[in-house]
Amino acid sequence: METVIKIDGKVVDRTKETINQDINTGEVEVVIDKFIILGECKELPMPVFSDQEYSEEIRLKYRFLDLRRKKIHENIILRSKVISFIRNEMSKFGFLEFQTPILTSSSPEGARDFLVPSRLNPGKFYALPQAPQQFKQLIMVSGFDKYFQIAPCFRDEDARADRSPGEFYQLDLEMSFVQQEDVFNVVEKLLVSTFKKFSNKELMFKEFPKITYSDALLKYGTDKPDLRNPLIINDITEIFTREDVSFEIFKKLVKKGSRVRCIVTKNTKDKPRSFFDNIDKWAKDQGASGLAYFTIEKDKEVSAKGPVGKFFSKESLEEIMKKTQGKVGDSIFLACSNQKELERITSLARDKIAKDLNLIDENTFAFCWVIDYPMFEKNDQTNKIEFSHNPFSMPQGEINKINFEKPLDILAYQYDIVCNGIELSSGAIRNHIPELMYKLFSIAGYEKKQVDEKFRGMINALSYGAPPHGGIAPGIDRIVMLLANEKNIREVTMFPMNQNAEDLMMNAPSEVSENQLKELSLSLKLKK
RNA sequence: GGGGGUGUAGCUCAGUUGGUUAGAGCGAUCGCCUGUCACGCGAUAGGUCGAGGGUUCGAGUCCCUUCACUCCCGCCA
Repeated sequence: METVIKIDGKVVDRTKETINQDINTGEVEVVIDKFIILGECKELPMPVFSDQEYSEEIRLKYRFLDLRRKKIHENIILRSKVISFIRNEMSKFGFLEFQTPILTSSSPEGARDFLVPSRLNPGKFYALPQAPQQFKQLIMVSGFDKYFQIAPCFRDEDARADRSPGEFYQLDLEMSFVQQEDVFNVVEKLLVSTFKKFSNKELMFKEFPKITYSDALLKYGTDKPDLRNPLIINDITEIFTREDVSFEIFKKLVKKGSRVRCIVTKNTKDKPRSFFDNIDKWAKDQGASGLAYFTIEKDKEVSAKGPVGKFFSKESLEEIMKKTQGKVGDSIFLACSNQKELERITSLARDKIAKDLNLIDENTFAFCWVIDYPMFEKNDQTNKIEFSHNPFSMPQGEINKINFEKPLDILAYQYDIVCNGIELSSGAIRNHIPELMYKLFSIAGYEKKQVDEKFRGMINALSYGAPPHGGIAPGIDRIVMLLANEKNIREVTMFPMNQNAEDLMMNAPSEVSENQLKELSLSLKLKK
């Protein structure tokens, strides 16, 4: 019954027998004089009072009914409160909130743009901002030294469970005359107070640990490590160059340039054979050649038990134990491959093994900073040097001492914040020196002329006395997702689109009339 | 663009080895009951088994194609 009615009557106490403690209004009742129907309800396509799961299709089509349901209703209220709180905190920190244009120019790099045709300028298009990146830098140049905005961002890329198609919100912020640490201080304070206020879960670290990008890839196999997971990856390639190790398959691969990395699990010598074999089988399902394993035991002297245990001498085992902090009773899972593939499989294995051993405390938030991203990276397919993140980031080191001959060694003041393995945001100290920018762009293969064409507004602004500045942009949707303990971003979004970027309720996107197209000087040329 | 999962009544689902007329709970409608609050009781309606094709004496079930939703890879500086 979802019909809306208006009742005239007297509220009276219930008789003692009819008091119901289970409901809020259980001690009173209304004696009805008259009632009228204000809004009639047809047969419901889905029940409103129920904890049952329903298909996304029906939920999205009737979102206004879905939103009446308790769980998601509360999620949306939480979202509102979190945003108010953040606004308030940012103001307290001395930041000013500014709006930036929604109709702007298409950016040449990064994600696909949403385009909006211009009626007054036939053949030309606006783009919806992927982020207010250039505007916030211009705000700094304009002399407002602390800016923030709960900013809508638009990217025409495919969806994921934690990534809305089309649009999402960032807490966009930027500060002048700052170094990386200053940005960290603001964001850490904000996140700690927000997460303490809106969640009962523990924060694993009061001060967020800082992990370098290269360390993260080695120890966790990814640049968004879940630090709730205590497992750590070690590189033990050198062990396989020893004479007293006879694991020939790995030794051959190592000779050809492969590396060996391993994960140590504590005190798992009594786990059944099936535990180990399942993980090996799982790794094969993931497209790896499997995970070799052995368990470290000790009778009179240290030895390795398991299918490949016999290949390791006592001395080599002691060396492995030293390198990995492994102890007697622990087990070791080994993978051998090229670096990229190793990072992929050890990262997945770290999650899988921790899950199987139940090592992850679901009641904690583990934040960390990932810092020292490389400025450039080599594209495997084209072999060309490209910007690895934001081309506007400031390279590290004294400017006249940077070795531009070895671009892959240049680090940037570029950082990410990660919580429980989810990337919340990335940010950077920006490059505010035009000459340096031209130099960096030239390494990535752009001539001065091209840079001027694409970023004229930006470069021009930086030529009239720009303060050093930097910032970051934490994802609002993902923060609320973590606080609401949801795995899907639609659970914290009021009117989300489906995976194909369609709004099933409003029927968007939709076709438009010939007249509208004509006014915009557009004609359609559909595939097939 | 690629891979996996799901698709049976308005909703959530069951449906055996391919075998008679496809079932249940909730919801809806009608009636009964009236101190109920997820009321109770009785009855009724409700199905292109996602769609199309094939195999078979016979297909919800097997095969092929396709569509929708979803998860993942690519993509997201």
